[in-house]
Amino acid sequence: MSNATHTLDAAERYCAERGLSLTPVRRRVLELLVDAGGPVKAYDLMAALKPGGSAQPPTVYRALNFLTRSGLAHKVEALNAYTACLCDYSHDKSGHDTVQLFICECCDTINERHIHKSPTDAPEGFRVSRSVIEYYGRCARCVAC
Amino acid sequence: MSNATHTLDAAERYCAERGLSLTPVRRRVLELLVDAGGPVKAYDLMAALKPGGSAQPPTVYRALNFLTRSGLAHKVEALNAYTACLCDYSHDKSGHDTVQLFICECCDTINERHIHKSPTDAPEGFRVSRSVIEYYGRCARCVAC
DNA sequence: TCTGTGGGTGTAATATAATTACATAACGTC
DNA sequence: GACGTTATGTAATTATATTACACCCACAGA
Repeated sequence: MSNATHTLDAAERYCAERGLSLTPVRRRVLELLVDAGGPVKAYDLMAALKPGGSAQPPTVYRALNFLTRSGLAHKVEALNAYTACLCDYSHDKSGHDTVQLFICECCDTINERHIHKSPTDAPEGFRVSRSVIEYYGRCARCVAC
Repeated sequence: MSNATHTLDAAERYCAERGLSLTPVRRRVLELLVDAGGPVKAYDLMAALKPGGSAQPPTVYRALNFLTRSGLAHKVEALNAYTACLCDYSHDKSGHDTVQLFICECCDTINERHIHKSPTDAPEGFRVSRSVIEYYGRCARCVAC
C-alpha cells in the first residue's frame, strides 16, 4: 500500500473536477511516481506495473502522457525520466505555469518551483509556449558530502 | 564547402589556445551543426558524415561529447538533438555560464543567451552544477504565421 | 434494443537514441 | 624500440519511444 494516499486522493479530486479520467493504470503509475519521490524511468515503471510480466511500452507511455498533459507529473528531459508533480492541487495545473526542477544528483530527489514570469532576456518578440528548466547539483543536505 | 568557415576558424583558434584537439571528425561535425543553423539529430549527423555509408554511432557521439564538453555545441535535451554554440569565441566557454535556448518550433531555428546569474528561487542551500534551460515557442518572424 | 462513436487498453512490431566492448592507429616520451 | 595516451573503427547491444491494429466498454441517439 502506498504511503501517498493523500496525494492520490487529491489527484482523484483534481481530475474529477475537470472531467479527466484517472483510470486504474494512470492512477497506479502516478502512485509509483509519488512513492519514488524522485525521477523514474519509463521502463522501470513498466516493470513495476506488471511484476508478473508483460506490460508493454505503450501502456506506460500513454499513462505518462496523460499525467504530464494534466499537470500531475513532469518529464525530466535531461534524464529521460518522469516525476510526480509535487505542488498542491489547489490551483489549475494546466495553465502556462513554468516549472523549475532542482535535481540533486547525490540523493536523487527533486525539488520543484512554479514560477509565473517569462524569461527576462528572451529575443525580441519571441512567444514562449513551453519551457524546460532543470537545475542539477546538490541539495542542502548533500552539499556537505 | 561550408558557408561558416569564419566560425570554424574561430573554433580552431579557440581550441588551439586551450590545448583541445579539433580533429577532422570533430571539425566536420561542428561544421554540419553550424551549417544546419538549428537542432540536428545525432543519426542525421551520422548519415551526413559518411555519405557513402557506414559511420557508426560512437563516431558521432564521441565528437558531440567533445564539442559539448568544450562548449562549442549544446545538446537540446527535449529534442534529443544538438546545436552549435552561437556565441562568439572571445570568452572561455568552459565556465559555469548558463545557456538559455529559445527554439522556434515553426522555423526550427535556435536563439541563444548566456546568463551569468543563479536561479532566483532555488531551494535553500541548493548548489547548481549544471542547468538545462529551453524555451519553445515562436520567434518574432513566425509569431505572425 | 440496436447501433454507432469515442476513449481507453492490449499486443506485436518497429523506430529512434545512446552505450559498451574491444581492436587499431597515431603520436610523443623515455 | 617499448610504452602510455588519445583518438578512431567496428560490431553488438541496450535504452527509450512510437506506430499500427485489434478489442472493449460506456454512453448517446435512432
